[in-house]
Amino acid sequence: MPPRPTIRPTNAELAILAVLWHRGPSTVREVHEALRDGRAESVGYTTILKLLQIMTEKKLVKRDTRSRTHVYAAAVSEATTRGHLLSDLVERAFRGSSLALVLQALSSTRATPAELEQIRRLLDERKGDSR
Amino acid sequence: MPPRPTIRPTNAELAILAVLWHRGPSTVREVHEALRDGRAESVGYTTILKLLQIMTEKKLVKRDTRSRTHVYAAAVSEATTRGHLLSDLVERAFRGSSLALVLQALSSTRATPAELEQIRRLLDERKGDSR
DNA sequence: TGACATATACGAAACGCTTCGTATATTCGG
DNA sequence: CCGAATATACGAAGCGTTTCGTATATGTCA
Repeated sequence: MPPRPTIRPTNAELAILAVLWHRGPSTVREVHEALRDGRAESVGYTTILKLLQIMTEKKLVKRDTRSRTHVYAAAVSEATTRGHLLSDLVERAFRGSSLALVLQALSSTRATPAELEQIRRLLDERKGDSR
Repeated sequence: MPPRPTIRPTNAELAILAVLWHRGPSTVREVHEALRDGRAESVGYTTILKLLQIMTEKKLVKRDTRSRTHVYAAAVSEATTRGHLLSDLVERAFRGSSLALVLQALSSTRATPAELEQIRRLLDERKGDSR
C-alpha cells in the first residue's frame, strides 16, 4: 500500500485525538463534553463537529454513520502520531539528531529516580542491539 | 524581570534562527544565501527580510542598524528554544509526561552504542538529584 | 401531530504564517 | 554626476487552521 504522508495533526486535532484515544469511539457530543471538562474556555459544539468532518477527510479519524448520531474513532494510533511529531521536531529543531533531543529532554526534565531507572532499563535492552 | 512568553518560533523562523545560531550575526543577504545553499526550492530575498523584521518585533532576533546593511543576531539561544519546543510538544502530545517523550524517542531512534553510553552517563549524573 | 431538542452540513469570518511585488532610499562604479 | 545595484519598508495575496452562525433533517414526547 502507498505509504501515507506524515501524520502531523494540528493543535485542535490533537486535542480531539487525545479524547478518542482515551475514551475510544465517541460522538461529537461526547468529545465536546470531554474537552469542556476542566477547561474554563471551550469551543462550541459545531466547532468540534466541523473539525471531526475535516479530520475524516484527512483520514485522521473514521466515521460510523450507521446511526443518525455519527460515531468517530481515531484512525491513527497514539504511538505512531507521537513518533511522527517527534521526528518532525527532530528535523526542524534538532538538525536531525534524535540523540540531541533526548539529551535536551533529559536535562530539562524533572524525572524521578524511578523514571530514570525505567530509562536505564530501556537502555539496557537496547544495548548491543545497535542496528 | 517579567518572564517572556514561551518561545515557539514557526518553521520559517526556525530555519532562519538555525542560520544565525550557526553563522553568528548575519545580514539578510547572508541568511538568504545560507538558506539557498543545498535546497532546490528557496524563497525570495524580501521574504527573508520580511521575516527578520517580524522576528525583530517578536524579539526573536536583535537588529543592529548602525550601517545601512542591517545585521541580525539571534536573541534567543538554541538550547532555550529547543527546551520550549520540547515542553510544548510534551504538553500537546505526551500529556505532560516528558518521560513518555524520552521513551518514545529512544524506542524509535537508531542510536549507536556510543550514543547510548552518553545517555547513560547523563543518567548517572542525575542519579539522586531528583528534585 | 406539532413543537422542541438534537443531529449534520455548509459557508464564511478571523487569524497567523508565508510569500512576494513594488516603492523608496542609499551606495557605488564609471 | 548618473545609472545600476542593493538596501529597507510596506501592503497585500494565498493558504491552512480555527471558530461559529445558520440552514436543514431527524427524532421525541406530550
